[in-house]
Amino acid sequence: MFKALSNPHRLNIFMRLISCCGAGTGCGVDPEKMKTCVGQLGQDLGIVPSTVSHHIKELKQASLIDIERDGQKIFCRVDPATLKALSSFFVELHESTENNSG
Amino acid sequence: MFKALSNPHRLNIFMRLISCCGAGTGCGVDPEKMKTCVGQLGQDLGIVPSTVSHHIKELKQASLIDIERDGQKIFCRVDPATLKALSSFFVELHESTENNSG
DNA sequence: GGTATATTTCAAAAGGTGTCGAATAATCGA
DNA sequence: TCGATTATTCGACACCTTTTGAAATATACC
Repeated sequence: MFKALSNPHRLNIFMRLISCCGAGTGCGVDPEKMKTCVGQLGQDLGIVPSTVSHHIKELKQASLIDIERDGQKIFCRVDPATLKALSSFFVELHESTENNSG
Repeated sequence: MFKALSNPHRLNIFMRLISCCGAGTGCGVDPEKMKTCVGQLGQDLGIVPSTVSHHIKELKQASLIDIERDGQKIFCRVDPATLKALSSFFVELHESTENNSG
């Protein structure tokens, strides 16, 4: 997961997916604002579709996002379970050190 | 930060520092258990000191750890502020998606 | 079936990363 | 000061990543 988030473009994609649609909710939630996903992400980031596709695959392999086809387009969404796991992971790490210091 | 944690050895070092000593507390907290830090880490991980040194530097540059010399040895410790920031980051991300989904 | 749109796969170039060994620096004890 | 211990810097090499364009695949519409 950290490896997947270590790339600026991928982190950008991840953050964008979080702000444009809730976890577990497809990116097409608001068709007016964000119609495409892979294609639109590429335009926003200034990289060609093949590169976006590669990054999407990496994020998917890390379970950070899910993808789903709807017609010609591929819609991406944040994987809520993974985000929750990441949150818990750092919260527990933080709490475990709070107990020791001081 | 994610880049720093994306390497298995560095993540290992980070986790080890968290479990062997609290955030903000030097690794020498329990001298019986963990006397050295850079050297011992290298033995545990099966990599030579120069490689450990390289990883330590990366973690330090990412503000994930602090280092401090005590005599011949370099003691490492988790940076509590950064850990807290990471924790908050994911908690907020998680909460922001909770509001939208469902 | 044919064409247009959206995305993926593939091969290749460019640059970055992880690793080590040898050399160097810092510290301690005698 | 000398030698031992500990850690860092440097140079080199192998491997991995990022990126792209071209070709291939999937879908929609006619």
